[in-house]
Amino acid sequence: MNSSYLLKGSLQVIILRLLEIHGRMYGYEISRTVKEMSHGEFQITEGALYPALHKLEAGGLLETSTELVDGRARKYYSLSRSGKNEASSRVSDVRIFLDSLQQILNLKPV
Amino acid sequence: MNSSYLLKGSLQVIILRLLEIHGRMYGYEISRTVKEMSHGEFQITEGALYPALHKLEAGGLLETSTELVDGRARKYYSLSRSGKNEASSRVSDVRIFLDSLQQILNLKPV
DNA sequence: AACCATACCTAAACATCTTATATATGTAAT
DNA sequence: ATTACATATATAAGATGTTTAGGTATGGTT
Repeated sequence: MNSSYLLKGSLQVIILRLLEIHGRMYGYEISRTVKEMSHGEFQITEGALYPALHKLEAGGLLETSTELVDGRARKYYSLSRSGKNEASSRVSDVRIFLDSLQQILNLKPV
Repeated sequence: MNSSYLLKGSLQVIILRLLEIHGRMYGYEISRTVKEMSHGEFQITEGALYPALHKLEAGGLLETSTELVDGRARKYYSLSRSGKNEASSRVSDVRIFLDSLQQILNLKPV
């Protein structure tokens, strides 16, 4: 069983949170960052990442600007105004969820 | 946006962990327990719960026994031998995942 | 009789992921 | 030169796991 199946539903929040902190990131950078932060445990697949970014952008939460860096095109994403609100809202939701989940995981035998 | 979408992928682990602790539970009891433990924040829908239980059973991780209690049929689930191994394995996976996710969520602004 | 809690179940629609494939540039090794 | 790998983006088919909405049935309360 691949641990990455756990990413389901949390990828958007991860993106929103990273942009909340870093201000501006491009797709490849996001996937590298998550991999490094998880010590290589989690690799966001491209097939999940790019559609997620596009959906967030289509929903008006992200804004983009494309730049040419060292001969390669980069598409930078940043939070829109509504994206900033949504980010803090969803991060709160995840925290509540994680608290409950960890409470279950940390249950002591009866 | 409903917070319950976050349950994706973690429902099976929740079930396995609860059974690991309680030994024996029936579906309705599992949904009540999660709701109480989350202070009403998370309601596992029946349309997610029962298919998840059936899949775990079909995979040989759960065993069942049906009992009639107060005139109503209850289907009790418990971990099989392989279910116990799988439970501890998946719980470890989730902990690793949660560590990474919380590390991202708890990032301090730069 | 109506309503709610208990207790199980399933199917259609939807969202999100994996896997596979595609395109293109820069750099390092053979 | 050409192979290989990292960088960088994108899409499509298929699998998976939800939500939503419905169904059946019993027991207790109003």
